[in-house]
Amino acid sequence: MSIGSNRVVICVDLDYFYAQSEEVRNPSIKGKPVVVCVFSGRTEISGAVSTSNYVARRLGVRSGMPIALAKKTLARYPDAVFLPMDTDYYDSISSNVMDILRSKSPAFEQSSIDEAYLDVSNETEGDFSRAYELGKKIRAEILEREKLTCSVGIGPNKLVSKMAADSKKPDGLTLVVPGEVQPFLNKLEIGKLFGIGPKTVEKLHELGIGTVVQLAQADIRVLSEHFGEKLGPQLRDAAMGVDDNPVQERGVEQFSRIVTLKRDSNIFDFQDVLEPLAADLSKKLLEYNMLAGSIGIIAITAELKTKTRTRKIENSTDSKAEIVHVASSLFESFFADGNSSHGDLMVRRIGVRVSNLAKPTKDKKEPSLVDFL
DNA sequence: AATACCGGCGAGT
DNA sequence: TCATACTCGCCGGTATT
Repeated sequence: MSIGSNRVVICVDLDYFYAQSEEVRNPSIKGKPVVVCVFSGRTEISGAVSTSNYVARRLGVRSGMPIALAKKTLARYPDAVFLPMDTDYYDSISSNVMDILRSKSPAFEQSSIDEAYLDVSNETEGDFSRAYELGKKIRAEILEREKLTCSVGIGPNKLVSKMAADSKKPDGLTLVVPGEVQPFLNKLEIGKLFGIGPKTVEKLHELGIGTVVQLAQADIRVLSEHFGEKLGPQLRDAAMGVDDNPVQERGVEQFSRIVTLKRDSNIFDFQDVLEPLAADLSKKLLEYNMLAGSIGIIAITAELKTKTRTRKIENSTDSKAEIVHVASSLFESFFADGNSSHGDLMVRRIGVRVSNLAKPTKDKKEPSLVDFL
C-alpha cells in the first residue's frame, strides 16, 4: 500500500546519451571528442550539434551549436569524431534501458529518450536509504547490461529527483531527503531550477528576483500577475521543491516531422517535400494505433521565426494522403495571406504535425491499408 | 460565462 | 561566422455554444 503522501522518487538520466551510445558501438572513440550532429543537408557541414561527449564539452562544444562552429572549436583536435545521428540505434538502446527500469516499479514514467522516473515509495517502504541502495543497483545493472553510465537523483517528487540527478553529472548518484530539499535548492542558481530557462530568469530579474531564496519567498500574486495563474505558482513551487505530479506514463499527444529545405523558399513542390513527412507520420500513427484529429504545418522562416497553422478535421485519420492534402492546403493559405501584407515570406524549414490523437473507436471505418508500404 | 480552438512562446532532451 | 529535430505545456486572443 502507499505510504500516505510521502513519496520516494528516482530519476534516471542517461549520460550524454547519443554520444555515449556511439562510444558503446565503437569503443575506440572513447577519450576522443565525440560530436553527434544533425546534418541539415544545406551544405557539407550545415546543421547543429545534437549532443557531445564530455571530452568535447570540456573543449567548449555545446548542444545546439552550429556544426561549423564545433568544427572550428575542435580544429586543433584532429582526432575529434563527428557522427550523424542514428536515431534507430539510440531508440533500441533506450528501449532496453527502459525495460530494465520498468521492472523496478510499476510506477514508471519515461520522460524522454534518455530519462525516466520511478516512484519507489512502496518498494522502499518510504525509506530513502533503501532507495539509495536501489539507485546503486539500477546504475550497476544499466552499466552491466548496456555499458552505459547514468546519473541518478532521488527525492520526494519528480522535480527534486530531477534536479538531484542534474546536480552531479555524469555518473552521479544524489540523494535529497525531504529535510534537505530547501537547503539543496537554495545552493542552486535560479536558472538551474527545472522549468526556469533564460527568458524566465530575465523576467524574474526585472522583478528583483535573482535567487532561489527570493523566488521561494516571492509574493504569489505578483508572480501570477506576470507569469499567469498556472506558471506563477509553478515557479514558486520549483523554488520550494513542491511537486505533486504523479509518476505515471502520459499518453502521446502529437507527432511531428520537420526538414530543412535546400535553400530558403517561398514556393516549392508541396507534394515532393510533404510526402515523405506525411508518410512517416502516417506510419507512426499506425505503429501507435492512433488517429489524428488535427493536422498542422510548421514553417521556420529565414529569420528563424516559427509559424504554425493547424486544422481540426472532421474524421480522425491516419491516412498519408489526407495528411498531405490538409498540409498542402494549409501551406497554400499560409503563403497566400502571409505574403499579402509585406514582402516575400521566405521559409527555411517546413514540417508537418498531427495532434489531437485518439485511439480508433471500433466503428467501421475502412482501414487505410493502401498507405501501408 | 464557459469551453474550444488556434498561434506564439518557452523549456526541455 | 551559424542557428536540428523533436515533444510538451501554458498563455492570450478569438470564436462558438
